[in-house]
Amino acid sequence: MTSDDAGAKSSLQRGVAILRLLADSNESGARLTDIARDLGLTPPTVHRILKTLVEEGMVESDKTTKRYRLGIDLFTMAARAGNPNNLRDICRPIMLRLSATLRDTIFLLVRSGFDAVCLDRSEGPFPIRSFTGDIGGRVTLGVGQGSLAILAFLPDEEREEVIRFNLPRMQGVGVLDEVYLRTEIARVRDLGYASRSTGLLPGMSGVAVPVLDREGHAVAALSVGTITERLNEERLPVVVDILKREAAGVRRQLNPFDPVLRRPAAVLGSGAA
Amino acid sequence: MTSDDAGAKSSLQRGVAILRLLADSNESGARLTDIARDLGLTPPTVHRILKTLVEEGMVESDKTTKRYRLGIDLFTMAARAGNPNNLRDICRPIMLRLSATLRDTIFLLVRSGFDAVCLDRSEGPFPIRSFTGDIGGRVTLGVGQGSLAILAFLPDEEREEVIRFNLPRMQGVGVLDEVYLRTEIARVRDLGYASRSTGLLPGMSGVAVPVLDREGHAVAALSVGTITERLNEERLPVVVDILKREAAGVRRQLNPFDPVLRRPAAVLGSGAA
DNA sequence: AGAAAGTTTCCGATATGCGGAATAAGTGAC
DNA sequence: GTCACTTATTCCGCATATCGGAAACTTTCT
Repeated sequence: MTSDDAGAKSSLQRGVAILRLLADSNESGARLTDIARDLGLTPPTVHRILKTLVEEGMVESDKTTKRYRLGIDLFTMAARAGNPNNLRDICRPIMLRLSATLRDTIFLLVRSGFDAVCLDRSEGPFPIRSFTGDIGGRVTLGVGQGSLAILAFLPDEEREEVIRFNLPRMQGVGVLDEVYLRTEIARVRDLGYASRSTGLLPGMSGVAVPVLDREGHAVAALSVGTITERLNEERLPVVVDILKREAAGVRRQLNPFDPVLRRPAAVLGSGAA
Repeated sequence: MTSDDAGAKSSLQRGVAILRLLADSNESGARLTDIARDLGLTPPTVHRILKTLVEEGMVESDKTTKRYRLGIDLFTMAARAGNPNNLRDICRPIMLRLSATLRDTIFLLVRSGFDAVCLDRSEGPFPIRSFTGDIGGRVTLGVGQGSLAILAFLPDEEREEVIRFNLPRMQGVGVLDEVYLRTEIARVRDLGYASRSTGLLPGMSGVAVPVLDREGHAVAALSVGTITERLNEERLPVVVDILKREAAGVRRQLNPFDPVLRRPAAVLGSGAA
C-alpha cells in the first residue's frame, strides 16, 4: 500500500510526496506523525517541509486539530493546470451547448499516463454515475466509453503499451480478456465512436468520440453519459453525429498553426488583481 | 511586475515559485529561459528543478516546443484540495439540486486571504459570465454578490482588515468608495443576502447567501448567477428563500460535533482504480 | 550555412537540508 | 487534579544535495 518507493531524496521530491499524501487523505487532513510514518521520514523533516509548504500557501494547517491539508492556493493553482492547448477553454462552450441540447451530462477526458482524467463535465438534468466521477477523477485507460475512445485512437505503439500495462488493472470492470478488449478497440476505430449499452454501471450508458490531433491521434474524448433508455437505436446515431461534428470543430481549433488562436477571449482580468 | 521578491532559498520554495509561474502562463506553457529570468535564477538551476517536477508528474514538458506547463497530476490533486471540512462534498448535491430546480448556475465560494475563491460551480442552461469565472478562480473579496456575502459576515476585525486592504483593489469594479461599500455590507447583513441588479457585467445579475459557522461567521457563500431578467421582483424572494434554506442545511452538516458526520456518503470507490 | 539563442550536462564549493536529541505542547488515564 | 504518554516543535553539528559557472549540444532565426 504505502508505496515506499526507494529513495525520495531532494526536499522537493519530499515536498511533492507530502502533497500527494495530503491529497489522498483530505477528509479531515493528515497529522504530522502519520505523514512521517507513511513516507518513512522523521518528524522534524516533515515538520520543516510542511512549514515551508504552509508558508508558500500550498498547505493549510488547522491549528486546533493539528491537521494538515492541501491549501486553497494549491487549489487555485492546480485548477489552471489541465488545460493543454487551451483544450478545456475551447471545449467549455461546446460542452455547455451539448448538455443543453442533448439534456445529458457531457464529459471531457484526456489521457494521463495509463489513465484517463476527467478534465471537465457539464451536468445534464439526469443524475448519472460515471467511472471518472467528478472533475479531476481518474479511470484506467480503456474502461468506459470516453476512456476507450482515447485508447482506440492512440498511436499504435502507445496503444500497445497501454494495453499491456492496463490489462491486469481491468479485472472485474467489464473487460473480460485481451481478445474482447482488442475487438472493442477495433470496433471503435472502425465506427469512430465508442458506445456500450451494456453499461457496467446499472442503467447507465454512454457514447464517446475521440478528439484527434493533426496526425489523427486522440488527444481527448468528448463523452455523453446518460441512462440507458436515452441511447436507443433512434437516438444514438443522432447523438454520435452531433458529437462527431463538435469533435471535428475542436480539432480545427486545436490547430496551433493559426497565430490568432493565441488569445482566445481574454474575459476580464485573469487575476493579478 | 516580476516580483523579484528577495530570497527564495530552498529548492522547495523555488519549485513552488516555478509552479506559480507556470500557473500564470499556461496558455501554451513557459520556456526554461523565461522562467529563469523571471525568477532570477540561472538556467541550470531551473532546469534541474523542472526535471524533478516533471519526474514527479507535477509539470509536463512538450518536448517539441520545449515548453513547460502544469501537469495533469496537479490537476487531479486540485480536485482533492479545496475541500475544507468537506464543504465541497457537502455542497455538491445541493448545488446540483439548485441548478436543476432554479435552472441557473450555482457557485460555491470560500474566502482565501483577501480573495474569494470559486470552489465549485454547477452550470445551468443559461450561459453566464461571472467574476470568479471557473472553478479555482479568484476575485477580490467584496466584489460580486457571493464575495460580498462572505465579507459581510466575517468577524468584525477581520472584515475591517479586509476592507482596509481591499478598498484600493476595488477601483473600477463598481465599488465607488468606502461609504458605498459599508452601506452595501450593512444592507447585506441586514437582509441576510447579497443581491445587485445593477450587475457590473452587463445583463448579468446574481444573488448570494452566506454559509455560516457556529459563531455566525461566514465560511462560504452559495451564489446564483443569472441573467438580470431572471431575478425580478417576483422571482428574487423565492430564490433567496431557497438559498437560505440550503445554506442553513449546509451549516448544520458542517457542525463537527456530530461524530456520524465523519463519513458522509462514500459513493463508489473514491479512486485507487 | 552561419550565427544566435536556448537547453542540457558536468563538476567543485558550499550552503542547505537532515535527523538525533531535547523541549514543549497536547491528550488521555486514573 | 496529577501523572504518563503521545505528538509537535526547536536546536544544532554533520553530511549531502543543491547551486551556478563553464562548456557541449540542440534548435531557431537570418
